[in-house]
Amino acid sequence: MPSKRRIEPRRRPLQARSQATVEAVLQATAYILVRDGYARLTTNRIAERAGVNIASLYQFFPNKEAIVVELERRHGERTDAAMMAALARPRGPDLESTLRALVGAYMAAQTIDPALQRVFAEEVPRLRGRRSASAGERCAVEVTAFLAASGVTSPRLELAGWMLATVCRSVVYHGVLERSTDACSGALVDEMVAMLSRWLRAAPSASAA
Amino acid sequence: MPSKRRIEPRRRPLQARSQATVEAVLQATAYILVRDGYARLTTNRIAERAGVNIASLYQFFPNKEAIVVELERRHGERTDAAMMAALARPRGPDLESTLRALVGAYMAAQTIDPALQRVFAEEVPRLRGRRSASAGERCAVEVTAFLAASGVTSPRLELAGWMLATVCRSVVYHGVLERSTDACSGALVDEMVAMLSRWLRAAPSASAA
DNA sequence: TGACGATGCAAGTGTTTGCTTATATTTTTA
DNA sequence: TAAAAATATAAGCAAACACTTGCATCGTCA
Repeated sequence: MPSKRRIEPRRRPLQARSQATVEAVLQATAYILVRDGYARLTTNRIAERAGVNIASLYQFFPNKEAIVVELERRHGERTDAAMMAALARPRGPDLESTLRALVGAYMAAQTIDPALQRVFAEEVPRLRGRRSASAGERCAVEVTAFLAASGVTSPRLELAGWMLATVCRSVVYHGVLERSTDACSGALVDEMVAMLSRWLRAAPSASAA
Repeated sequence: MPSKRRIEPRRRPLQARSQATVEAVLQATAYILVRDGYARLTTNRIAERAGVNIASLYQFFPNKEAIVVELERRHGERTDAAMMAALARPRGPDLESTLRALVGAYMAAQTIDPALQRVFAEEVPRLRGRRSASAGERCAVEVTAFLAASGVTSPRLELAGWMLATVCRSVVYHGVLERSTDACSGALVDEMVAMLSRWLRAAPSASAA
């Protein structure tokens, strides 16, 4: 039963020919995932769409799962880079500027390929256990540290940090897919920053009432 | 190819015997979904786990999809009822009480069967197009109306309403699964209410800066 | 009680799918 | 340039899968 063990390629593409094959396979996989969903993704269809023979595909990927894992890895690389770039831009030292940079970073990452992102988030079963900590989670930790350093203290600071990351990720994710107008116009980011800064301005956890 | 068309049972369970069969099938489906995930859900395994013959299963469900749809329908009924009950409890007329009731309603719904809820949200492919509008979305609309009636006005009121619903759903959903301690202690609800009420207290959309 | 519809079941069927084998062709290397 | 390594491909295998057939048994009601 445990036939799906390895993820490493059984052969590394050395020549340009085989590199083109690998690229074609990954591109075809993304195409089918976005258009038809994970349930309709088969290795035979991938090979057909990519214009390569099914056996060639299995020269470079040990099994179907490995193809999706590699595609997800590359997608993660791109979104991480987008987040880092957005966070690296110069900005003011105040809370609101920091929050705007944070939300903007999530937005930049989410805007790269929303359709593919949606497939990974909603359809593709969890592969290889949980996914590695993404840039989003890492920078939420950073922002929590920033909050603490800003004099914002609370017994629930850690919970507030988790909520901050969750709200950013969820709202931006759904916003790009369901409220594209607001996402493009900047209204979504503005409203997010307004909400988060009002929440965190005083202290993140004076609690209710 | 379009073999998966009907959802209605091909025969209605009339005797107690067959009703027990249907219940066993649904219960087994939930069990397998939670334990092994949608990818490992097969009709043969359902029948085996339910202790009924595979042909008996197909007497009352036209196909595999119909079983999952029915299970999801029942789960939706339960969560909707939990939300409605939570919202029907008497409460103060102010914004914070309203928000607390709203967040509490999402929490009540999410607490019913978080594991099954997670499977439906993350693993089960979208069945029969989009899901019917849940109680969550309906009551977010209500709350938006409440905001408007409370004198809170904004050109972005509709966006704020969408954000309100999205934040509630996402944070409660992930919170129950990943922060069960905070969810049980009430800290999660408190922090949510603090965030939302500070955001909405003045006006939902003075925007940032 | 007996006839008939409702239900249960053993044993399949045809198809899809992930993946392999055996062989041919191209590119690199010595 | 010839051997060796890398890459491509046609054809197909075994397993898993959703679903069916044909018949036996049970429950109900005349």
